[in-house]
Amino acid sequence: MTVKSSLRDRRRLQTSREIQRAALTLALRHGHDSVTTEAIAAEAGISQRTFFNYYLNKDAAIIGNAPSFDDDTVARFRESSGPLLADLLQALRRLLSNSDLDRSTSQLIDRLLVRSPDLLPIFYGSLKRLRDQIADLAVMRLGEDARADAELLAEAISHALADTFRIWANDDGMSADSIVDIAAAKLQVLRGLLTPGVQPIPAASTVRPDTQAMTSTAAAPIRP
Amino acid sequence: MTVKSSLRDRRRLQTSREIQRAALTLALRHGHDSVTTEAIAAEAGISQRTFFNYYLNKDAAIIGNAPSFDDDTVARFRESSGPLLADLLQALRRLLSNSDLDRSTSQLIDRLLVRSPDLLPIFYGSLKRLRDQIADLAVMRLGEDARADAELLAEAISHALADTFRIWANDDGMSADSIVDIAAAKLQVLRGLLTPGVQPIPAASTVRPDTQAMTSTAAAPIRP
DNA sequence: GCACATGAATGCATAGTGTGCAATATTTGC
DNA sequence: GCAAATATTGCACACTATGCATTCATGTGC
Repeated sequence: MTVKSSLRDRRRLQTSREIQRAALTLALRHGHDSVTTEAIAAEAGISQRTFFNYYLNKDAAIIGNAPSFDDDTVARFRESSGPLLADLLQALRRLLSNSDLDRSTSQLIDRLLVRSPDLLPIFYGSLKRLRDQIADLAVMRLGEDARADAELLAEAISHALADTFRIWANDDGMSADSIVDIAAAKLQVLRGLLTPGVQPIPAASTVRPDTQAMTSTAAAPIRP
Repeated sequence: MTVKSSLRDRRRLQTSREIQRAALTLALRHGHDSVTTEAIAAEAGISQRTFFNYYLNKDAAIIGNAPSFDDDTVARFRESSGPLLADLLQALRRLLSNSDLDRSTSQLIDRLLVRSPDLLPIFYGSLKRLRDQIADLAVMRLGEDARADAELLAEAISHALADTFRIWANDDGMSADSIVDIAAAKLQVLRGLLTPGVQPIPAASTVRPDTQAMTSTAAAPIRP
């Protein structure tokens, strides 16, 4: 149960990646709708039946398996007493450093998302598992009564993370470590947008404010 | 193009609702997975082929068609110069007052979501159209460069709205007008959770802060 | 009224999805 | 090596979803 077999598991991981690669290349070449599970299986060198042993459906094969928190990370979070958001982000940092991200595969995913925007909901939806885990962590702090709030927070965090993931996939100079930081910055932009009374039309001069200023950093000043 | 036919359109709307009702009752009675499109069609008194003329798939029939902004509302938003969030909420208020919500159907949806939580992603996903429209409105203010931020904001707003919608469905005393207000309050809770350094461990006494205080209202005080 | 265009409902055929089951092959623990 | 556990595969089958042709209802112009 702890350190399970080896050859078997390595094989399993490898074929699951081969299937994903086959699904991605075929979808990019012929369009997502025109690719059948049979074609993916053939490309990956397995039977169609085996395809469904690895992935529940075609979309899951394209997106691949999102990572999830390990028990150690959860334990650390539980014991920490820092600010909620900071602790959540720290847990995500650990998550990302554990999972070895494959930039080339991520690039393929990103390109496919550009080509077939109908897949975007599926892409964000693929983070359901991670989103639920984040919500569970938040509930530990906020209490079960606040589950709806925790889920809303988790949704925002995972969305920001997914966006940043796509940026990372296309920026070779960007380290995986910085993914969480950029996502955190995006969340601060969101916080600014949620601040009531913001977007002040400057009394001074031009009507159109510098849009960059809205997005580049956290929030406009708050009127108490 | 303005006030189109009548008998035809009323019929169309009616059968589309009959189909939804059939889908919901059958799913609640026998479980979502056990219900076939053929059974839904039979229950609604139409052929299976006609079912697919009304809804793209089984899930769409269950959730029904989400409302979307009319041109007038969009125009008003464009001309307004208030704070972004306030204007978006105002547009949503108009949206909800135009669309006649059916509480009994909403109740069925909510009960089904409790019984089959696997439908939750589909439920939130069904707001894609509305979410995209909200994002488009936000982009008008923030500029095309900030589309990602606008979409993140739109996601949060539509999520909060969907949650509130479920509350409204189960609270006969709650008016449809207040949906947007409650959702706005939820967004302020989110803003509080996104505020860095929050969840202050009170220097005074016990380690465990009152969790209610975190969720009941907007945000903890901010340290500038 | 009547003829015609338009849109809706249906049956049929068909491609593709996804699952259960049983047979077979492979890996692992011993 | 050998037996147990696990993976792969083929096959059958139920269901989803779409295209196409036909029939029927509805709305429109004259």
